[in-house]
Amino acid sequence: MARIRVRYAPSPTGYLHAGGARSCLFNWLFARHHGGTFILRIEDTDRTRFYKSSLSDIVESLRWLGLDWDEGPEVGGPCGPYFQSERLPLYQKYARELIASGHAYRCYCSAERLKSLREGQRAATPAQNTDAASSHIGYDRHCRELTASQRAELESSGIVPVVRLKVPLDGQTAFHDLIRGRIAIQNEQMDDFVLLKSDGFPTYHLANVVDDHAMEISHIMRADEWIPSTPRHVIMYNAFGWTPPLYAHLPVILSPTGQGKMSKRKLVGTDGREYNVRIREFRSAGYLPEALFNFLALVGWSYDDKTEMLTREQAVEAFDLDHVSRSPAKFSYDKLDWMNGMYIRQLEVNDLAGRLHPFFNAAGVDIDMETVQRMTPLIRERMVKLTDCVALTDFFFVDELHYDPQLLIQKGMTSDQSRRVLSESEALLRETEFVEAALEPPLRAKAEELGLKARQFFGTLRIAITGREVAPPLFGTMEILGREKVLARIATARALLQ
RNA sequence: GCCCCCAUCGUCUAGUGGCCCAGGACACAGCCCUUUCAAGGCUGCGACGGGGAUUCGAAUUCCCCUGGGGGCACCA
Repeated sequence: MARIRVRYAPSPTGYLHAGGARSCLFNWLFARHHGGTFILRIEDTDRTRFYKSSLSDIVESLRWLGLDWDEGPEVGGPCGPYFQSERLPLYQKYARELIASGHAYRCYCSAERLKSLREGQRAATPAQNTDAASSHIGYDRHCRELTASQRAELESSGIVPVVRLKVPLDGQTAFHDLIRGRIAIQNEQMDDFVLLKSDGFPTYHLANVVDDHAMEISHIMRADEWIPSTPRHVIMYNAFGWTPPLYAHLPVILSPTGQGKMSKRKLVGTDGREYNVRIREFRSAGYLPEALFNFLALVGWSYDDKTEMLTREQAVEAFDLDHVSRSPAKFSYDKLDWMNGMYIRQLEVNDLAGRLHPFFNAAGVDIDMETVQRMTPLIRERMVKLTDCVALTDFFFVDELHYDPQLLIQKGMTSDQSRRVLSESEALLRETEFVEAALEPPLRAKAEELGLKARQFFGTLRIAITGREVAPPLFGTMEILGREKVLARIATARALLQ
């Protein structure tokens, strides 16, 4: 096999979403695995849908995921420019070439005519669909055989034509897909699609073929939804006399809500649950890039019968097309959550604390790095997403706790017992060194002395100190809060029990 | 409507003719551990869509049906 050169070619019409990121990831993995070149190309040929901020979003999101490109925007390369809008003369040249060689023609049909043509075809019922009607799919080839004088007349009337490909009227076009085998379609199923628009911009079909050839792309890995247009591209390669790249169509990602493929917009399930779709949303929702990377690598590809957690390096090492699935896959948010928790737990305390800090700030919690580092071990095993750190530690930052005093009286306890727990603890805590390890033995002994179960004794203390039934480990929490605050909160609790 | 693709537990998947009365993971349930919650450990629940054919033997090959998905723009 020649040099491996693959590309991810998004169009800047929106933010980078999970499906696009997955396609990009597979190309990146493939390139890195084979020591090939990974190219980022921007397909900005649709001026009407161009969305200014999407380019920076795509670039930032890919960088965040760690998907770096060898050629493309910001890094350049020998096959640039990597923005199709800057390559217009090239497409126009090749369109003219196709016209000259008899493989394409100029079409002068108005948008109105095409529109009514489509509507007429859609309205036709199967019964009405005579041979004459059904033999035409899409454009009716009205301009395919215009004479020179007809063309001259239309030209002089000021109509700016588009260029359409002359698709063979019969026969079939086939290609070999690396993960699906041979795929063939009858040529009569294809219409004479547009190559060059009247504004001088190419359509996806032309630009894609011209650029993949010019950039010496060896493999095209893209979503399954492109299968129907692949034969069109093959016809073009043939018309140019070029050899098409190798194709591998990836399974699409299905929406977790159960209908259709995953869209680019935010999804809301029937139960009201909201699903992130854009990479930037996963980021701000507190997902780790390494977790999302790992997860995305496994949607549509598998390593073996048991491995779920893969480092970036292992994924590069192991990636192959043989284990790319053919069937579409639903995006499992539950599994992503689980995986994100796994990755969070694997992080070193200081690393995790560093990632948590901005989330505290974003939530309006004024906290210094040292405190974050002290809290991190307490909450590391309790987080699914980085954003969870705020809710997990909110009781640290309030001046006053609000809770039902009844909670101080744990199951099976009397109010007298609860009062004793608080008063005895208060006395004890005045003289105990306020570090986690030193706090535990005397308190535990006190619980036993009072004839209380640990869950009762510490349950009462937990409510008094954190105001919550569910909280991080008590002794570590007390150490961070400090003697003064802990004693004050216990005093408050005692007052509540009077 | 026409064309194309796909089909193993609820979900993601392993499986490339005998190793499979189908393995792993998420989710779910139970138990253990335990100062709560988590985390962790153990156990359980749970699938080859249907019908034909090929074969000594089929989840694995072929055909039909059904179901799901995608495409049919001067969008990508």
